[in-house]
Amino acid sequence: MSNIRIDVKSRTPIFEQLCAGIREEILSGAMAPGEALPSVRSLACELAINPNTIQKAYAELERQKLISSAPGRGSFVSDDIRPAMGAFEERILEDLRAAVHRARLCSIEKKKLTDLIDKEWEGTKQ
Amino acid sequence: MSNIRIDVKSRTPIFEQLCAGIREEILSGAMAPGEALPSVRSLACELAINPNTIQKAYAELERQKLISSAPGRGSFVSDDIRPAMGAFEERILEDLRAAVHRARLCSIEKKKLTDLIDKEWEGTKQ
DNA sequence: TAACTGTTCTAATCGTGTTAGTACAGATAT
DNA sequence: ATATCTGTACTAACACGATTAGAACAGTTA
Repeated sequence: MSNIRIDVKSRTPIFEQLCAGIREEILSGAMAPGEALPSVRSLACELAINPNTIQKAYAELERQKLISSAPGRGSFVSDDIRPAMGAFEERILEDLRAAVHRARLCSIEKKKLTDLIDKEWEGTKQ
Repeated sequence: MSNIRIDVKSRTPIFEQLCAGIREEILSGAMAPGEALPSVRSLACELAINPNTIQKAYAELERQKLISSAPGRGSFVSDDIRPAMGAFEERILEDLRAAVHRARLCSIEKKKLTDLIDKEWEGTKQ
């Protein structure tokens, strides 16, 4: 959980970096369903970021049904993250759409795209 | 050239939308190498945007070697756009990398990725 | 009760994209 | 030469959103 890297100088807002980082932890299984997230205040202290920014990220993750929060209890990874998974696959489709669109502009062959995926896939095998 | 759509309410800056639009015109061949771009002032008038914003976009495109500008003469599509092409292919690779990375998080099969590319490719055939 | 939790709110600050206006220098047609 | 176009540079002001700061409220738990 605490291996999330925040770049305060980045153009992407801190709360979005937080969302992406935590989302990755959850989807990758590094955080199990039901597991407790650090409290808003403690994570804010750990990352040297304002609690409001953490709160904003948590609220967004809750909207995406990746976590659930309750006053007094804390925030926890959702028991069922499949709905969030589905939305995430949509993001992947958008990535591929963008790549195909750009490839058409450069008149790149389709085979080159699938070859690149092959190569990237092998290169990231654990 | 003038079929570039600018969304002033978008989160992405206007000058980036301009860059993307003009880049697309050039890479797709809609604008030929050597062809003149509209002047900073005329395009600003046509799109109802401040000339400084157009200038910022042109400066960025020149940095990417997609166009070249000279005071008094105007701005023109570069004679040789292959260097810019190369950089653009890098962007495609990044898109695919992101997709592969996200797919791994969801434990999506590689075949599903290539299938999606197949489908998207067919769907965008002119 | 005390100490934790999330949540909400306002005000101030800061960065950056955008606008507005002006000015300068090079090119070109008249 | 003059007029008019071109790109370029600069400052000041404005707008918007992200972030911070601080306070307050409500629910949970030991």
